[in-house]
Amino acid sequence: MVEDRRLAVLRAIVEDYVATHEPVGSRSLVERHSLGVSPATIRNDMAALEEEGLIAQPHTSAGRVPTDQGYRVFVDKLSQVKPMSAAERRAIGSFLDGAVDLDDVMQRSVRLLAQLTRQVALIQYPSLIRSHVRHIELVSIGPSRVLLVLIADTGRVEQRVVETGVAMSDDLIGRLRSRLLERVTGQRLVDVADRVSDVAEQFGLDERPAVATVLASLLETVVERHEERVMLAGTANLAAFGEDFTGTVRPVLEALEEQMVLLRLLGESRTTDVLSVRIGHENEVEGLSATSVVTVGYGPGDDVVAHLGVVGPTRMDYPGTMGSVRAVARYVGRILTEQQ
Amino acid sequence: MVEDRRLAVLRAIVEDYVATHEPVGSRSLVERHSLGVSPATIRNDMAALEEEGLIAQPHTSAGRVPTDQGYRVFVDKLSQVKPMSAAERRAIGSFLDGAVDLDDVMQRSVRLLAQLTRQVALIQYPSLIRSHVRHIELVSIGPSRVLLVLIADTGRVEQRVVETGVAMSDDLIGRLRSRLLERVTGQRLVDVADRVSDVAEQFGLDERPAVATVLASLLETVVERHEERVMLAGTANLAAFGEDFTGTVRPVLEALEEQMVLLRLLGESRTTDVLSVRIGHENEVEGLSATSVVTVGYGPGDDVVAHLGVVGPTRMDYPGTMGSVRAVARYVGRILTEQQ
DNA sequence: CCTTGGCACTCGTCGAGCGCGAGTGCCAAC
DNA sequence: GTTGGCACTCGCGCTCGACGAGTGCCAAGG
Repeated sequence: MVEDRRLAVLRAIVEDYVATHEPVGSRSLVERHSLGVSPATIRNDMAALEEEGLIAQPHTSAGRVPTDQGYRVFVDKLSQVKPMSAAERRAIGSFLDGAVDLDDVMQRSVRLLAQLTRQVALIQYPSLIRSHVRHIELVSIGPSRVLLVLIADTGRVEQRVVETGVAMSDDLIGRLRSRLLERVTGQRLVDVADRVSDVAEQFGLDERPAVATVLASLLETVVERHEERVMLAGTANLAAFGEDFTGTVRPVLEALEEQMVLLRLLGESRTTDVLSVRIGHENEVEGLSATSVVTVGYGPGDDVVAHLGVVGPTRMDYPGTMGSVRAVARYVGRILTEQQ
Repeated sequence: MVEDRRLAVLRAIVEDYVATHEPVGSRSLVERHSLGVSPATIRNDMAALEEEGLIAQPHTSAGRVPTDQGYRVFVDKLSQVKPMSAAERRAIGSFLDGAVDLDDVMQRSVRLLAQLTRQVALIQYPSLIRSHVRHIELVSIGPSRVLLVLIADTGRVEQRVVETGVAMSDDLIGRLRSRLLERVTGQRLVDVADRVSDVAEQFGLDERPAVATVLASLLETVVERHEERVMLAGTANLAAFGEDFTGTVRPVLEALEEQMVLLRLLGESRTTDVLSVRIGHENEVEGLSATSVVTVGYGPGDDVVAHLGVVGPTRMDYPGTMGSVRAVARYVGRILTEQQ
């Protein structure tokens, strides 16, 4: 089929361009790939592909370069995720198994991913909102100051100092503590608000203001900005593609400094193992229109508690990158399962 | 004095070069500064300055550029820290006063500093080792798991889950907790090791293994890698000097990804308000030989509990940068004082 | 209808050659 | 110690032309 060969040509163009970073011409294409036809035929195909908007020429009489759409077709129809070799998987495992706590797991994972892909890696901390309460603790640390500690089943620990305004007796703190424990232990964080909504009523009128303050802080801890944390690694790898999109590095760095942007990048998927690939302009984030973002959800079992991924140039090795992202996500998910 | 004029020439060269980023010649020098002598005289002075190694020419028949040594002399003898204007100080104050907790203070400060200087800013979290214990807490969160929480007077909170191996009764935890509180509250972190060294002996033989495990974890928390945290902002500003030292951005980014390197950069000074300026090759860190690092200690009152600073190109505005660094350090110190 | 070899054409890259001008060093005069 | 003059250096930017990779089109062949 003619149509089939055209797609084969597109695949060859993407592969060559990713490998060489140079526009690829019809001659070199037939030389490097066994397409079984002459350069002239390829040229016709190329003209058709250009017509369809899948490839473009930087300038007349130069080879062709894939467009964002071209990469899109490549990723969707022409490539498959490249699985890691056994050796690579062993390396990942042994590297991540040494982690001692959640911070350590996150840090090691994101660095590993940056190293594997030679791109900028992102990892989101397990989202509080999607995990369960393992323990909650109230500690008096002053006359009208209480330390609120929340431990999630993902190992994440959040703390917060609450200024209660009025003094709370140790007895009151103790009673509030056991009441909270009884109400929320094992519950999903997202349900905490409902579970504690009537707790204040169960205390004496004089105690309610202080109790309410603590509860408000608890809900804030669950919901607020602290809820989402993102860790970054491999920004040095940006320098490598500086040659390619000179002057574009700055907006990328700027975008990467904004937590909110990073969170948007990491996406919203609820299913593990389904990779999301956003290519070039598909990316809504300003300043990242020359980059592609590959992300995936991770978590214990099939639950998605957070996301991780990489940001790289649109001309990246998609199969390899996707393989690395998926492999790391699976390992992190496994570690979270074990810790549970 | 001839010697005086030479230094004036050096100052003028540094100022012009910092402003224009172009080698400065004798003619433009007399035009832009009122030195009261002719270009020829300046040329003689320049020859002398070059002899001394304070300036250099990129190539024959180009203007002069300050050397690292030249900047050194400029910083030491020819410039003074530029104080912030009243408006700037107000802006700093209002920007930092909105912070709700230590993380917030750190994040706001480092971003502010990056913005003020248009360089890469660093801030070290208040060092545990130099602060005092406000409170310590033990919380049972499972049969043989204890959560250890340490609150420093700087507002910093460290937590750690301890696997005790054997079960600890609530009673035992309570006794250990009060014993620890009594021993270390208000003490300097650095003295904690001494203060708790004999605590284990005060428990029954059967309780000692668990107690020892908890104590070991406590000491580890005080001493270990978690002790030092550094936050970074403004890496996007690196792109701006990419034009100047192309190809040098990568090693800089690499250096900035290493916590250990950052800590070394931030230095060891024990006195607040004394700015440290390391210029170009004075920097021992590999990859940062084209950058200058301006740091200062900060803390409540005159105590130094940590450091902050910036990394930028050697041709930076030293007086301005030093002013910004010092101003931010003072504000952060004040905030810490208030929180105490 | 698809494929192919041929061919004219486009256009970016590279290197050589050249003039300009900023800037220097030196020197003789003050 | 300072100054003006002057010859000299040398990087930068420009033009020009040769080169070559790559294209589009066309007519011939399967």
